[in-house]
Parts: sequence; C-alpha cells; structure tokens
Amino acid sequence: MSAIAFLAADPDGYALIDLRDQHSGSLLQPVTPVDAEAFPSVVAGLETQHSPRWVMLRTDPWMRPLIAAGVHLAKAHILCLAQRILHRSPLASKELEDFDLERPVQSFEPANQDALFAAPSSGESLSEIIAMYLSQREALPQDPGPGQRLELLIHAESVGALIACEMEAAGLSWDEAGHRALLREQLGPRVSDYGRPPKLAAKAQQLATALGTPGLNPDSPQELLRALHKAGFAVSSVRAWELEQLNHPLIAEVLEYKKLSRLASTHGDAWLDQWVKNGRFHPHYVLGTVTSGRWAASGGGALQLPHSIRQVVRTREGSTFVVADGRQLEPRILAAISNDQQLQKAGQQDDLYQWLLDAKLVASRNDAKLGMLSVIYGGGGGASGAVGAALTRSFPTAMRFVEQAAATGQQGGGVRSFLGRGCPPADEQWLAGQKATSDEASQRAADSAARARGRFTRNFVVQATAAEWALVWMGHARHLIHQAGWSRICKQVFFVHDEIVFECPTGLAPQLQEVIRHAAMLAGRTLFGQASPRFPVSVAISDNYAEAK
DNA sequence: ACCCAGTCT
DNA sequence: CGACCAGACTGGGTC
Repeated sequence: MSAIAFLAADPDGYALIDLRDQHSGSLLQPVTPVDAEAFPSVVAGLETQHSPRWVMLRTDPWMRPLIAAGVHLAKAHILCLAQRILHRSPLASKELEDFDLERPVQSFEPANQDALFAAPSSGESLSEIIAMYLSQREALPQDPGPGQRLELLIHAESVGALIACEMEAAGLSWDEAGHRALLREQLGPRVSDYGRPPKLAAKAQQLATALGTPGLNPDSPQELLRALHKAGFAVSSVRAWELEQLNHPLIAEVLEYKKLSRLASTHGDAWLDQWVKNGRFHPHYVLGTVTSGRWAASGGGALQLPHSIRQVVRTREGSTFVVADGRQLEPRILAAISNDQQLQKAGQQDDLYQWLLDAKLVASRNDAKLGMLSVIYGGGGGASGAVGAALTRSFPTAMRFVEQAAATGQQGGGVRSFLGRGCPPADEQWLAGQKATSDEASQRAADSAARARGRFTRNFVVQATAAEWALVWMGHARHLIHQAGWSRICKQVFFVHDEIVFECPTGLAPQLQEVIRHAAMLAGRTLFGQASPRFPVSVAISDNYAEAK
C-alpha cells in the first residue's frame, strides 16, 4: 500500500497534513494541524510509519526545518516543478496552466499591519494543493509507456529539489583562511571594498604607462581597445582568447591584469564575506527555470566555480570529498536516445573517445571530443569537417537523430527529452519573422533565427535527457546512502550538471565510491531499461576539490 | 537595461 | 572566404 501526504498551510496555525491511501484516496488519519515546533517530529513519525510521497507546492518553507531536524523524506511530488513540466510536455494528455516559478513565496503569517492587503488565498490551502495534484494526475497520459516516463520525470525532479535543499543546508566545505591568504598574496592587503586592491591598482598604473594612455581604466573594454590600437596592436576586441594570439610581453601584462581583476571582482573578499559562513559556501540552487531541466544557481555563482579557486575547497580533518562525474555523458545519452548500436558499442569502453582513436577515425582524442560536441551543439564545423564526416559514416543513426531534432526546430516545431520534458514553443516574434520575407535582409535574419532554433532543439534532446539521467543518478545515490544508514555522515555537497561531490568520513569513501558507481548503473536502467548502454563514472577521493580529477 | 567579458558544464 | 556554432550566472562599464 502506498501513501500520499499533502502538506498545506494552516490558516490558523502552521501546517496541515492530509494522509491518504494513494489508490483509494481514502484518508488514513484525520487531517492533522501541526504547529511549527512539532512539525519535524510529526513528519518524521509519518515517514517512518507510512513512507508517503510528500506533496507540497514548493520545498519552501517546509524543507528547511525538516532538514535542520535531520528528517529524511524519501519521496516527494513538488507541485510547482511538476506543473512546469506538464505544461511544457507534449506527452501530457491535457493542457495545464504554467506555474510562475519566479513568483515570490507568500508568507503564511497573515499580514499583521493591514488586513486589507491580506490575501484571501495563499495558493497553499489544503484544498488548493489537492486540486492541483489531481489536475496534474489527470494530465498524465493514459498510455502507460509515456505515462510512466513523465511520472518518473516528476519524481526525479522532485527528489532533485529535496537534494538541492539538503545541499544548501549542508554547504560546501571552504578553506576561508586559505582563500584570504591567496587573495593577500595576489592582490595585496585588503584596504577597502571600493576601488582596486593595491596590487591590482599598481598593475593598472603600469599598464597605462606602458600603453601610453595615462588614466587608462583597463576594466573598460572600450578604453582598453582604444589604448591597444594607439599602441599599435591590431585587435578587434579585448577578449582574452584574441589577445592570446598576439604573443607579446605587453599583452601578457594585459592578460595578467584581467586575471587578477576577475579574481578580485568575482571571488574576492566581498564574495567571501557574503557567501562563506563558518567555513562553508552556501549557494542557492534554482530548479525549473533552465528549459533543458539543468539546474541554475543564484548567488555566489556556484555552477561557475573557476578551477583556479577550487584549491580552497577543502574538507576538515577526518572528512574527504568523493567527486564523481559521468564520463562523456552526452555522447552516451545520444547513443541511448537515438538507439545507435555503433555509438553504444563505442561506449562500451570507459573512454568513448578512445574507440574513435582505435578505429583511426580521428587523429587525436581532442579531435574526437570536439567533433562529438560539435555534433551535439550543432556547429557546422563538426559535421562538415573531416572528423564530422567520419562521425557521420560511423554513427549514421545518431546523426540522423540530431539532424531530425534540428530540422523540427528549424521549422518551428518542438522536441522533447527522453522522459518527456518539452522544449518551449517558437515564440510570436520568431513566427512573425519567418513570415516576413519583404527584403533580403529580413529573410537572412529569419533564416538565421530558424537555424538558431534548430541548434537549440538539436542540443535540447541531448542536454535535457542528460539532465534527467543526472537527476535519476543523484536520486539513486541518495536512496542507497540512506538505505546504508549513512545519511547523517555522508552528504551530497555539490552538483554541476554531470558531476556530484559528496563529503563523508575518510574511512567511508571507498564504500561510497562503489555506491555511486552502482547508482549510475541503476540510472541507466531506470531510464533506458535492461539493455541500457553503459554509463561509466569516474570517481576520485580527495580532501581537495582541485585535486579530485 | 544592455553590452562585454569571463566562468562553468 | 569566413562565418557559421548549446545552456547558464555575475560583475563592471556604458548609455
């Protein structure tokens, strides 16, 4: 018997819990009002007794107190995330309204100042929660195949939301003193939060003099470009990759300045003050906004943590990181969704690119990688070059699959991930542009927009399915860790698209490593069945994130 | 508000 | 011949 628990705001208190049998819909106990103090223990009790799927509008505000009290929820259904998925999915049997994920969370406390502005409904009353859930169930396709896929996607997305909350609470172990020392060494003493740090200011001075432009602000692309022209450098922009081509000592100084300036502005003292507390970095993960289903992060730029700063991501004595990433995840996903047997065969090796080398289809591993990425991103260079030709010959089924996705998008159609996440439809402006053939320029713009949409849909089918695999992988890992009884000591602390970082006691790391590999195998089977292609993961154990590669 | 540049996958 | 080429967030400059 499976149970389902609706979690709603109690207008007269804190929370209402409505526990039912999933299939009959009958109440398993009277609807229970719970105050904030008792909330974690009541939820923990129900979790132990019934292990229900917890239905809530959002993880906010419920998960914070639960996690603080060490309560683990195995299963969830996060309505706002499910709503977005069902709204977009071409598999849905009924059209559902979108949910505005940006909408600020309303306080449950009635506004104490002015009753006039107290909303009559928070959108989180028990009846609203149940109604929303039922309409979502109705939108699941009758056909069990697609129905199970969408249901799996909703469950995976929901457990992802729980994991995001757990990671936010746990934080990423950060060597703050080491970080400060690194800043002092490269930027000089901290004198003020305004203006440049001493060593950076000196470098700016030195550049201005060397380029013969007194007062130059090297942080201004316009000023810097003019100064470089004046000094005789023929560049069209001040992008680092363009400047690097010049190979000139003065340019090297410019590049050095840019590097320091970036460190100071994005990971300087102010960043540490704001984001690192008690030796841990607490970013905020944002789900449901990226169309492909990948996560975003707001605050601290968690998903763009530069490699150059990862040396200060360290565990305390006694703990270690276990860092796992899906090896060549996207090509393997492409092999699975296109059912390209040859590409799946290449994927039997831990290093998929090695197969291309062994078959003498490419001159180097890097060529293999670039060619494959180009196929997935939609670059013309990949398919038209020598490597692209080799890939097309070797993996015609996979190539046809991405070409088909591109063609659909280019014509204004939509595509979906393996589990049924739909891409956004072509917008009004795009459609209007396709009809405007008044002159050559607008036609060119329309063609360019059409190709851009083709590249987007081509990439979408792979990226969105890769995101699903990663969610399911994380979900299995979380489950296995809980089953092993390690939840309290072994925590997921970071996630970047296809890479997961755990922190655990050093002695547990080898066992955790096996659990992560097993979870990856399960993820493949959960999505693609017993005949799933291989999804090898590389796992490194280190107390320093920079060294875990 | 938008551009530019840099960071990650 | 050369431009074509995925998804994000952040900070500083510019208008």
